[in-house]
Amino acid sequence: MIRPSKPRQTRTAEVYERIRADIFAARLKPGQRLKFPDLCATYETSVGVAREALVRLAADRLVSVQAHQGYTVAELSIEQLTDLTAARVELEPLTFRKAILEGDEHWESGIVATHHLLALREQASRSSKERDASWYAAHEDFHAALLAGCRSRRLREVTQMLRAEAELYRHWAAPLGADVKRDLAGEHRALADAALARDAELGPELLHRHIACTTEILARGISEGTEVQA
Amino acid sequence: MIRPSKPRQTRTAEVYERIRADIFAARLKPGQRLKFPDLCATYETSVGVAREALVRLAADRLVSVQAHQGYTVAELSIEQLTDLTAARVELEPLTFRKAILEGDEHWESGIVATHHLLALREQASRSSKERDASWYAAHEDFHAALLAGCRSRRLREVTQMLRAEAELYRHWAAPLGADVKRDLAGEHRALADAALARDAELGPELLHRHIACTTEILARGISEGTEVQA
DNA sequence: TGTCAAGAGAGATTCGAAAGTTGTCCCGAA
DNA sequence: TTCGGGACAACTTTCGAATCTCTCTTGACA
Repeated sequence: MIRPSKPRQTRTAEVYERIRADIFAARLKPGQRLKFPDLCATYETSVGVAREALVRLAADRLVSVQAHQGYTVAELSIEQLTDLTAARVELEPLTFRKAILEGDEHWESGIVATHHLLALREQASRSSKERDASWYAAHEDFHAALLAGCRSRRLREVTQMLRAEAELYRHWAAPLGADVKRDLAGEHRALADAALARDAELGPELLHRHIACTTEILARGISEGTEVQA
Repeated sequence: MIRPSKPRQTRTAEVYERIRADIFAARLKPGQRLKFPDLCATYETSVGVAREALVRLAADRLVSVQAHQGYTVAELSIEQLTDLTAARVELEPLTFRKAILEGDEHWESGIVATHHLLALREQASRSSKERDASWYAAHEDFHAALLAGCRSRRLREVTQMLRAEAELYRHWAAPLGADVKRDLAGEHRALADAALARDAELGPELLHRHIACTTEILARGISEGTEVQA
């Protein structure tokens, strides 16, 4: 081992991951311009690499691009959230339903495991304002585990891609939204129970409501607190 | 107007379009390696531009990439086709159903128009072996028109993305598949009729069968004629 | 005062070569 | 003959400067 660097992945992949993480962690704000001089300085890389990373992020719809005018972090808007939700309330329950029908024991164990972790995080943070990075991670892992049983890789990927996009809204709107009396922990438990009980009717239905309800709260949060911009 | 070139879009976009077209037109074959020296010569561009185009195509899953080993045109396999179909038979009827419920008059007129063109092409080419580029274009336009009524942009885009991927299989397997006695023109007419009749039950059901049937024929074609490789 | 054109500056895009990585082929030893 | 090591060659990845486009400002003219 003469080489101290990791030749496994490329520099582009690393920068892609870092920018992506920075977007989710709100270190890069919605609508913010991503100028190459800045990016190169921040991530210690060259224009070409930064460019390629942004192209990939644009494919994920996490950044938007306009020819000759550069890249910006994706804007948040109620229209976009509504459109995104319209797609998710159809797709995600559908994928979940297939997971319930097709999932194996390994899938079940994944649900049990991730739900356990999520439950712990939920006890730690009573209100949405107390949620930290570990809660978000556990939440995503749990939802990913629910869908993991679906055999069609593409269906999973497409569904996950839309989830990731929605994640942005969750991060930005959660601290704003009025904390309605919602039993989020209960909803998650119900989802896990339905999955383990292989209830292909109830599970998707619960997930549909779960998504729609979350969206409604987020939308309210966004329209109330438009001071999202820094 | 001093400039003879078109500064509207970037060179990357142009190369992306050309490579994409070449893949669909079978000038680039499944599994074929895409080496930068060759690409630069063929498309008269630099490495950076070619690279960026390939990154975008990889996001579309039209080419696959492995770090430090370059890019290749997406491989065709029955497993992939099966997975793709599993996703499409769920997604496409779903989007179609929403289109039927939400589509306006403009949507209807698009269906009538594209179906007319497709019908003309179908008269011209009796068997699948006679289909030319214009048939494929008309076929895609018609199916796109069916889905265009769905209000959720994302649902449309995701569905279209999977369609585009499946398109590759259609191009490669169609000349191979035994031409079973299938009334393709009739199926298309039935789809158009169901859409115009706003039958939200029949339409999606027909589309489901349409996709499943096509896949079955394609799969047979691929497994029979494995001499696809040049 | 309002409109329009030219110029300057900021920044996006493109290029071609340098640097790094992978796979291959050849040679020697067991 | 087979296996392991090492150098070569081809290619991918990365870089930073050169080129080009857009936007904003300035100033002239109606």
